[in-house]
Amino acid sequence: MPIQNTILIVEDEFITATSILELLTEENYTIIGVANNASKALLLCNKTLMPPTVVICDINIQGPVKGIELATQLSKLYNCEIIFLTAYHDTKTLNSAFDLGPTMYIVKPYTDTQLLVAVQLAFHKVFEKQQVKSSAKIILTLREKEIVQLIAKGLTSKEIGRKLHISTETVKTHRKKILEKNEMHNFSELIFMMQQAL
Amino acid sequence: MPIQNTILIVEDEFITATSILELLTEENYTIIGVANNASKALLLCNKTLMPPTVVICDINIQGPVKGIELATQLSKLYNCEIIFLTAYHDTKTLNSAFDLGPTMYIVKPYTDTQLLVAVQLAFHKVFEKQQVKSSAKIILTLREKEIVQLIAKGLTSKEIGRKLHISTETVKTHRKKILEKNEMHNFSELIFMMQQAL
DNA sequence: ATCGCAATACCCAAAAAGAGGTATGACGAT
DNA sequence: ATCGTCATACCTCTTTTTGGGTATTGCGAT
Repeated sequence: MPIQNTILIVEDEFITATSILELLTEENYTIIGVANNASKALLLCNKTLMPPTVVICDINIQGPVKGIELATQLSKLYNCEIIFLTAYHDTKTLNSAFDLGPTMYIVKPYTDTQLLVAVQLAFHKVFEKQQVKSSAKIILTLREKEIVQLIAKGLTSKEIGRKLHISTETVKTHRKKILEKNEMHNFSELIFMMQQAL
Repeated sequence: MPIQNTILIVEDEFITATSILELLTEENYTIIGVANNASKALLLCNKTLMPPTVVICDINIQGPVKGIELATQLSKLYNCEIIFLTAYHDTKTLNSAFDLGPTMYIVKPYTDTQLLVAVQLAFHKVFEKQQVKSSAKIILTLREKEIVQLIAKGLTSKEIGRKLHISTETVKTHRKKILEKNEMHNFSELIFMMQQAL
């Protein structure tokens, strides 16, 4: 799976969330969402199919599930890196977070540069991890994407041909190329892989 | 295909984008992304198999491809409804947008309620266009789940039979029952639907 | 004890997908 | 001007899937 420059922000202080959002959109990152509590964060990730690569997460968010618990869950679900935001040096909390493995912290107040460097580092980490697992990235042209979407709806080549006003044979050629260049055995696998994006 | 409450925001004014994002995440919509230009918007939609149902699009976005052109492309690619945001009444621009067919406008400044009503209306429109029934749950026995998982990995019935130490014919019987009871046409559709229903 | 269902297995036939080609026009980049 | 890619289209052939059956065993609930 290709790494996407996706970031999830979990922060219930609106002003902080806004400033992060502004900084990162300037820098050409894709913000998949801003959540102010854990359940919204999970919901967002679950619904987009575009999983977060980096999560910027306030440790002290409102709601029953706190930052560290949320991060644990997200780490299990996705191949992502967490950057914690914390208001002050709370040794106890920090220690419990270290149990997660190597983690990144930014203590408020922080500078834009500090955050950007942390984000870059986080992406770098995920990228390196990803290199290790030889992951298949699915490459499709626009037309191919269109055809895959119709296949995912259960249409046969004949039906797709009718729908797109092209020959069944052309659809079959597209199918062939799609599987061939992505080294997949069939479309069940391809569609599954496309949505995994682990 | 179930309609999903997915929204794409295309807006390069940061403050506007933020306020829309905040408003809509509060309202339990799934924001598939925030793009500040056309190519990012298309890229975003292209990368996920979860297409936007409603697009909120600023008419005057930066970059070579403007709002209306983007909307035209998105309309062709997806079954979606566009809500245009415009800073003032620009008759010329508005007319060219009307060529797209029935369109929705919101003129800035607008109230939260205005936007929410527009969004609700847009979803309603798409819903009526699609005449979609509520998404059926996919029901599988343990063994059937096991088989679907192997199908999703790209294995054929023969390979699955070997792996599970059962006859190919048995696998075929399972496949038949799975599609039959879930009223799916093939496994591409089933696997796609299973992951939509997460 | 019987009914329903899950899991197993087989038969037959048609439809579709997959795997190997070849080919051509259009379009963009070098 | 040529090269590469995309989208189009057709051919043959094999494998797989899909759809229609029937049937047995075992297990849990009524």
